[in-house]
Amino acid sequence: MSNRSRKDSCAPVTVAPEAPDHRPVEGDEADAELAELAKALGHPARVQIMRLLVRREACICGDIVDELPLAQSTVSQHLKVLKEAGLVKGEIDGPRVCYCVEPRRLRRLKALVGSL
Amino acid sequence: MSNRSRKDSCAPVTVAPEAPDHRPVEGDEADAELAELAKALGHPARVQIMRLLVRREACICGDIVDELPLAQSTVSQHLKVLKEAGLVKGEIDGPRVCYCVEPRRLRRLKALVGSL
DNA sequence: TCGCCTTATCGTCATTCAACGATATGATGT
DNA sequence: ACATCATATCGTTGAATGACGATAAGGCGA
Repeated sequence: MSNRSRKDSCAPVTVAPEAPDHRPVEGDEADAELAELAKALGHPARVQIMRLLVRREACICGDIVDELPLAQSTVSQHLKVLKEAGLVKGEIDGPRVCYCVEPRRLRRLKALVGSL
Repeated sequence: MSNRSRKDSCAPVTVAPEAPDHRPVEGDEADAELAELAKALGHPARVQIMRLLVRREACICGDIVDELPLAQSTVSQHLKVLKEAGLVKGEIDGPRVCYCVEPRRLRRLKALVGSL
């Protein structure tokens, strides 16, 4: 029950191998997936958030709000978009929420972009 | 002056080395650039167009319209978006227009996504 | 020159997006 | 139980997007 929670749960420091993605990188399905992911990244604020989460090994939570020149509600909206795209995951950690990158999904994005 | 133009001008079959991009893949500038590129890709039709152009070694023009279930004007709009993002280039080839991928820019996109 | 073919642009409409402040929700510590 | 802090959601507004048909623009061949 330590109060310095945050971390532990999220953002594995030593990344597990995680089974490789066998889904195709071409075809209508893949096109739609790439479009969805790209759209989620298609805003500077969301790119910044992704970088923030990638940079800090541990997943920060609302510190994101402090880093961006946007209202808290706006940041929350952007986080929602990223979450819905599966690029980010939020774990409730006491009174706050700890966000971290979903490495699987990020790899998928890279694979799809790489297939172009 | 052969009439089977299309190709020749566009889409070099043997890709020139092209000087590598020295611009940073991080920072506000890069974030904005990634967001811009991602946004351009953020629609299934545009992903399809990109694939089409990548797949065919030569750059096709209005055949794109035939490949997509969209009105000609809509496809033209999507091409405009891709063109404005620099992902695609259009060369006038007689009465038609030959589109092809801008490899430099596509590489840039890959580099930016890869930096995440 | 005239008409044809190809592509871009215009005008319109419905939808989505981005931003904000205000407010609800939910967990903590007192 | 309460006040508090952190986050999500709501409601609104203006701007951007996506789609289409109609129309303009530009080059070619007859």
